[in-house]
Amino acid sequence: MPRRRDSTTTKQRLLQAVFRVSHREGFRSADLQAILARAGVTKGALYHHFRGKTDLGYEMIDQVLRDWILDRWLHSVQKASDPIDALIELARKAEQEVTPERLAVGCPLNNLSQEMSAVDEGFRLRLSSIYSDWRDGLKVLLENGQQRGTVREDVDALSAATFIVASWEGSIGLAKCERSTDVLSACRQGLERYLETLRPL
Amino acid sequence: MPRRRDSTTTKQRLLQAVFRVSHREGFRSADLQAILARAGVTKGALYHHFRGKTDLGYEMIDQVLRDWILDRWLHSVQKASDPIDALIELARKAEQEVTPERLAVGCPLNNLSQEMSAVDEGFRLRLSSIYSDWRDGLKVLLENGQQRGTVREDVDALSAATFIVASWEGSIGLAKCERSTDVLSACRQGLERYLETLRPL
DNA sequence: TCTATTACAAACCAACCAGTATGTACGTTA
DNA sequence: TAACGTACATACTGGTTGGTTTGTAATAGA
Repeated sequence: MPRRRDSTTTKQRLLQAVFRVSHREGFRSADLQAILARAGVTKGALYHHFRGKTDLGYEMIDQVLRDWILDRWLHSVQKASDPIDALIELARKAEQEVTPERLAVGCPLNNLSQEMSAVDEGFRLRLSSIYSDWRDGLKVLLENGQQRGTVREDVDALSAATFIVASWEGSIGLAKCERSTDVLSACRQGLERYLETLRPL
Repeated sequence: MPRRRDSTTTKQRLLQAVFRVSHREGFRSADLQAILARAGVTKGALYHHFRGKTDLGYEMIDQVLRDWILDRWLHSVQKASDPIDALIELARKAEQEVTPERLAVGCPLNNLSQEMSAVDEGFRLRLSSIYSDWRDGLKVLLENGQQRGTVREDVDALSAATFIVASWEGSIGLAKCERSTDVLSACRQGLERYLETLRPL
């Protein structure tokens, strides 16, 4: 039975709100008023639980964005026996499920990185940590494939993982600006072509 | 002989200033005071030549950013007989010439796209136009290669060009956040691996 | 049940910032 | 050289925004 005042859910509401608003508007342009309205709480509640807007952003990255990314783009393929098949399948599903809305707002990790990483070291370190874990997870995935014979032995797993992440994010970013599913499709095909080069002969 | 008051150079100074400041800070966070200080002019001069900050941003894209991108990443390879060799060479040079400073600020086109394209249609259209011209230029380059036999006949030139642009920007963006030349190097290797698949057998 | 502490609510504030209004010096032209 | 238009310079303003302060209701512990 939820209490009328529950600090846990209040914090969660605020974290979800700052995630959604800054996904659209960017973090610095995300108005506190809009975040509070979305969360359905007042400024007093925010400053009770967080030091300020920046602190709210930090915790959002660690507690919301991180899972949003890794659940979507890593955990869903992490137990696949053939990494290449799994990644191709993931990319196809992602392309099919994209809506005009999602296309226009892009990837929250990429958005935040481009906006904040040159301007606030706290943001950069937290975002970089997500990228690192993502890349590292893909690296392990590819290494498992190498052991099982589904990935070529002579490829550097971390290097390949890095390129996959980079081109993935670049694709979403380009499709966002061009607002075109054709661009997204072309990029997915390009990624597939690359992934095929990682298969054993 | 430069006149003491030269509207042309004043406009150019303002356009260069907003380009540089917003390259670091982002456009919306770029303080007009900082732009004016960098340009060495006052607010009166700005509002004499431009309707406002947004208008200044628009003209900057069309008159500064466009050339900055296309000169760097398209025109320098446009007359190559072997597009694949040329692109590989370009990527290697770009990697060698990168400084910590440049790494940290990233690509001005990518930065602006991620920041503005979901929030201001005027920006999005202008930025999208640059991407289109870039992609289209690479498409023509690849088609020329196909005619000369340096690029496979069965690849879709526009699709390949799109993936090249996307992964290029994604690489710079990822390296920016991770602040790592190793990431940049890994991405360049990945792009080379992809480009090699475009060669005839 | 009394009390202390947590969890908010709401009014307030100071700083910032794009944009404007007004004033002035320069330069061109007749 | 007089006069008029262009090219600025400077002081000001209105709105927005992150942050603070003060007050109050709910909850937990003794």
